Amino acid sequence: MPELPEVETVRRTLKNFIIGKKIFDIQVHYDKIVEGDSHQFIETLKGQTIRDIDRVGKYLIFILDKDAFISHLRMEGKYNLTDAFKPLNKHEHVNFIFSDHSEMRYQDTRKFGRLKLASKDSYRLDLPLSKLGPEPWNADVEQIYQSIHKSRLPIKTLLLDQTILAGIGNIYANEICFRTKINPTTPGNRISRKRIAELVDISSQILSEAIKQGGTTIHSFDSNGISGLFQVNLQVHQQKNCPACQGTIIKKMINGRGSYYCPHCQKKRS
DNA sequence: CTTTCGGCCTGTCAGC
DNA sequence: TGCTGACAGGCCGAAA
Repeated sequence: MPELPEVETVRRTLKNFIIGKKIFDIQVHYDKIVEGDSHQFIETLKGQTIRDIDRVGKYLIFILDKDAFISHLRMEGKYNLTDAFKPLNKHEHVNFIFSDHSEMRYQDTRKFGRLKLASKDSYRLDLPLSKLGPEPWNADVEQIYQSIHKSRLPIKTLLLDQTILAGIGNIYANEICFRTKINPTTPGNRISRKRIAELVDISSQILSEAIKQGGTTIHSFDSNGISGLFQVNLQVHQQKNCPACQGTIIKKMINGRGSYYCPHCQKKRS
């Protein structure tokens, strides 16, 4: 699934194609993708024109004339842009039909993603966006330190906590720990202010570099029009040898998520 | 309160 | 070859 840089790439790509398009109709083929009443979702949005697309953390927000809707891609959600002649594939669950006969289809193999109506005026203040922490480049280090230093959870798990910092997913959490040479299992309460400052800084750097490159692709993700453009430079995630010391990279489950690190370069001491 | 765990879904891959 | 179980970029809610 997309993490912040991939969602940002989708946002930018989508904007080029659908701003100004009017929703003629919406077909929902798998009800649970839409939170709340899908009929109401359809009727509310029908006839409105897409004016903008915003992003907060890993959420996309489509802004229309009067309303907005939030989209979370979770693990495998993506948007396909197509014309009406192309038959629906089995994983395209929600089809936005525009008045110019082009279509934007929400595809999601695992059906984890969600669409939800939102208030155009207050979506940032409403759930679920209201509980997100800052994105790394907006973060106040002292505040992040306060959240992290009172927890005994592994730092890698804390990096995945969207209420502390928004936008980091499993891949980037691994990469951030590697770049800061922090062992991902280190409890939050054993990390100094200085190290937290480094973590926040490296997080900003890695995410913004990835945005520049157009996101990271591992297997199923591609955003229309620019698929295949990206070359990933993952240093530890799903890697075999450490690029720094050539030692073997360890894979270990940390709170249920696959975690990769170099035991030599990422010592417990920090 | 904090933390862990199972559920949500389908596909793929390793191992038997 | 076919089957089974583990795992995959995430999040939520129930239970501990």
